[in-house]
Amino acid sequence: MDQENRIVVLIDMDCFYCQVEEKLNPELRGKPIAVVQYNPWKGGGIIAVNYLARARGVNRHMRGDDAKEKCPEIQLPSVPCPKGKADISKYRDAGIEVAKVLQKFTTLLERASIDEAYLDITIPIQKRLETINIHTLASNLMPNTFALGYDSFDDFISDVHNCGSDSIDFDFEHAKKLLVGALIVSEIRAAVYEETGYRCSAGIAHNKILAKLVCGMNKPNKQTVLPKHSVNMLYRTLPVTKVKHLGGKFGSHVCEVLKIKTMGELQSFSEKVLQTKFDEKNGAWLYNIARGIDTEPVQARFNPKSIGCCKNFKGKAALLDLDSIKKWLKDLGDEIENRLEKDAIENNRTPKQMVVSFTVQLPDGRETSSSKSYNFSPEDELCGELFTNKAFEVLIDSTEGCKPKEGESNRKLRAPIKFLGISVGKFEEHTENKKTKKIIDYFSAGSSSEVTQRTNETAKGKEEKDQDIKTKNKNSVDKEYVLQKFFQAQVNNKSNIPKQEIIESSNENVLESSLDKQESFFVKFLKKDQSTDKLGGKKEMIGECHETQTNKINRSISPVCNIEDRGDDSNGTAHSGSTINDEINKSIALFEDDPDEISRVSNMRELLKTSHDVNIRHKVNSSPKSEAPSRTVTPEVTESNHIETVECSECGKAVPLEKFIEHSDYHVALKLREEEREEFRKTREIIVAKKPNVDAKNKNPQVTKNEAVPSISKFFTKSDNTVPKIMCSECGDKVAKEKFSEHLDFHEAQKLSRELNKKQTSSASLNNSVKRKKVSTSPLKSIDMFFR
DNA sequence: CATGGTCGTGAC
DNA sequence: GTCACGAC
Repeated sequence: MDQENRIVVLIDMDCFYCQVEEKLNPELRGKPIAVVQYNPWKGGGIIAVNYLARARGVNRHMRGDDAKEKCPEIQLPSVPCPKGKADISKYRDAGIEVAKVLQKFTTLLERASIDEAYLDITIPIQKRLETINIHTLASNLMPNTFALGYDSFDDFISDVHNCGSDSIDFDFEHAKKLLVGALIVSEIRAAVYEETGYRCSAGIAHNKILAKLVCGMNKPNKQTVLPKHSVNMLYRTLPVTKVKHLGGKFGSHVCEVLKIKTMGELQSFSEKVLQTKFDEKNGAWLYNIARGIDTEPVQARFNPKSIGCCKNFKGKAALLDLDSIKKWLKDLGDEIENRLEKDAIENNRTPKQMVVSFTVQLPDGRETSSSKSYNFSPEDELCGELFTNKAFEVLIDSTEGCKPKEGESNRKLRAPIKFLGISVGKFEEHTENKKTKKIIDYFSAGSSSEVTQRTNETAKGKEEKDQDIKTKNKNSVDKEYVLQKFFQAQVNNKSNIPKQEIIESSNENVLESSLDKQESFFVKFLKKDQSTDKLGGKKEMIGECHETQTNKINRSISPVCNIEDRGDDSNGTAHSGSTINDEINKSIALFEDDPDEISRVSNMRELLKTSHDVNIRHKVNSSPKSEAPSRTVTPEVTESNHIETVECSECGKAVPLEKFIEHSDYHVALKLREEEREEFRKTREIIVAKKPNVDAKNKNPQVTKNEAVPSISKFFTKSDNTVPKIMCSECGDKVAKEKFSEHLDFHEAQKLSRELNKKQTSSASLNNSVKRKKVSTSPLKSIDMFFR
């Protein structure tokens, strides 16, 4: 792919943490707010500020108290801080929710942070260009869109329609793609808002650096296009330090050495000079980026490569005794463990390495950081005290000089620890033979032979596992599979049902999710006409549904997608009459959050509510993808231009056809869960007893009763913030009161799933007791060994 | 004491 | 494998 002719997008959520808080707590909407963490000292550190608060002069470098001073009516929701350490999982989950929407538009998506993602939409644009006439494109299809170097986006569209006759530098082919890109991005942002309720801004350019750069020039809830020929105009006044990678020491160094301030000035240095003054690589990079050239590809990565947590211990809070170190390593390790359990369920992977980092304050006052890695051995159980113990061991090993003296005061370190961190990485996917493949083998035994082929498995392990399968009763295998699938559906659909087919989804190289694998297995199973008691029953259920209700198939009308109207908050009039340079300078000023801009945002939500609808084109399902797995089990349905739903005989709910198998699994899972609950009653009591706060549960005596099968919609619809909520002591989420017992059920089921997952992923023999025995099989010293 | 907790990357 | 750096 020609790196210079890509269309790269950066999607950046507007003051994301604030939006998350506003979504969770409607009371906050329309008010100035800032999210703080660790509020005890000076009202806490501000880590996000919404635009109403920015308009009042609140910024991220203030403490909560300063913000109150500037803006007395400001609301300051704070990051949950259980056990003394900030927990940002709320926002992490929200970020995933958003990224899942983005992923529907292109698989070439790179999550850059909790609230940012790069998308390469070159291919989707190319496809769209084949089906549309660009002369039909007008700015009303792309509200809140700006083109750098143009007073209004209409002017840019005119240039495209007129082949840019007024500019020699005009790259017509590229501009066409930018225009279509702007259309697609506005559809993407509309989908994000529709499905999550979150607003975002976007930058659209031909590489990542520039997309990132221009994304910040019009915010919030706006998108900015950068035509190639506007790069020089932009650079003429753009401070070097605004460019990604140049915002730190290196950028300052460059400015100092070259005695320059702007990107334009950087253009006057030859590549050789730059390579001499800096190094070869950096010099070349500077030379190119000064000309708007950046070849770094958008990498297809959804999941983080590492999972870590850390904490500072500033000043007097520095850790001095081994007990406190042990405590904090345990807390950090526990959090890692929890996040890893979730990660294993969602992403089917396990880390192979742990890194323990810390900084100590030397006697001379300086601080030094160190980190040590440990590679997990296959015997290590990634739970409980493994992290704590291993991290402690590693840390003690690395602080030899700080070890306690033999004899007296042996619980004190010589040097205070100012920072502690544990992170895990080098993930490996769980091999299929551990779960899915085993089950496939089991159910398809005697037919297709290639599935039994295993390449990377020891003979011993294979025998052991085959033995497991044979000795296990079928029910339990079914349960594990269905439950697992159920949870995956829970995770994938947590708070959004796709209400529409997404236009031009460029999923020709769809990443294979584990859910997909399982579905394909399931279809395979159904096709085989095999009847075991449980799954056979399920098959009948589906068949019955189709037979008796085919005539009830609904065809939903094409839904319309609400896009923000270009009201007073839009481009056009606000900047009309300004020169191009004024426009650019104004844009640059927006990096500092222009208050004039912000003040117009105050009524944004209200205005958006009343905005008019804009039709979004829908995917015409004529692609080769029409033979999706679900299609093969529903041959009676032939038309495919619309979203088809069937009414489930179990719950009476209209379910999108493509989701129906998943939906059926859900019913089976519900039933199985009832059985599991009985089977694991004892275990659950142990687990629940461990939890400190059971107040919320006591308010709901109905925890273990689940007579009526709930509608699928209760699990999958967005949470409605207007209903009364209860704070769940398990996860800290606020849950609608009427759904609370279901929610608790979910936790119980999730625990069971985790146990099952552990049984499968650990090499230990299967044990019918769920009780997790934390007998470390590795030659790992207990922490206590370090004390006398 | 005072953005802090997370991430990714590249040099060595 | 460690470390500093950059960014959010």
